[in-house]
Amino acid sequence: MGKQMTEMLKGTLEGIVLAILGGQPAYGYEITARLRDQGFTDIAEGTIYALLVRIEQRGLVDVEKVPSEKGPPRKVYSLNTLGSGYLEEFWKTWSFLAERIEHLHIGHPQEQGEK
Amino acid sequence: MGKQMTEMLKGTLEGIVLAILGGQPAYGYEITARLRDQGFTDIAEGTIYALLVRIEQRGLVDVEKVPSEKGPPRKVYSLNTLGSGYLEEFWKTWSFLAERIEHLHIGHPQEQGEK
DNA sequence: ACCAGTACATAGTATCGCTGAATAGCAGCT
DNA sequence: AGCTGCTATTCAGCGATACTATGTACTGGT
Repeated sequence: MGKQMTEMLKGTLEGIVLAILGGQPAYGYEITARLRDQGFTDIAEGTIYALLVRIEQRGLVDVEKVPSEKGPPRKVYSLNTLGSGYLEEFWKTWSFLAERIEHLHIGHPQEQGEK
Repeated sequence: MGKQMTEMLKGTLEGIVLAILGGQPAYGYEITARLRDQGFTDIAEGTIYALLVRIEQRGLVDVEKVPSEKGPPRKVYSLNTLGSGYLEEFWKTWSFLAERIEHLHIGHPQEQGEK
């Protein structure tokens, strides 16, 4: 992708990760891999780990260290009550924004240019 | 709104403004007012003006100074060819992201279940 | 003269995601 | 034992964006 995606991910990537953790606990490497599978091929590992540190410091997740058979111990993150509330607000914010943007999209379909 | 919205607007606000300009030319103050009408009550004027300066410097818009009866001359921005292409890419990026996020939303609404 | 409304501009701050590298454990191969 | 590759986490420095707060400039009403 490119710069547009990078900027657009600001604020939403956090929600995406929280939503994934809302489904089931996971650790950083796993989350990165899952995102890649879903098409986010350009998201750097470092980005996810930094994000996980942030949401941990804000108390949105609980952490448990689990030994791995193939490397250093995994830090397994799970969404706690505070995180669930935050995720709920994320969905509200997202819905608000998405609704208005879709409205703009339908309002003036930009299908006139050719590439 | 709050901090979530602030972060989420990064990257999307530019697309929103370009989409508005794609509908018809407009000037900064007007754009700000229209955004407020649409529910974006917390978007500061300074944010819009700074954004307009950026997209002008990138050559995405053409500018025309039009005298106003009630204040300093208006800077009317209109989307040019380059800007249209950029807007088109914005919609692609947005669609990609929105699709995946909606999938996450539908994927695990409130319950966590096994697949 | 004062103030509200219109209209634009900007310096300073905080946050976020990316780049690039370092650190560390384990397995298989030579 | 050393090398390579995969797993797994961490961190410093950078670029881009939106917000805060303020300032400038013009018009009309009181």
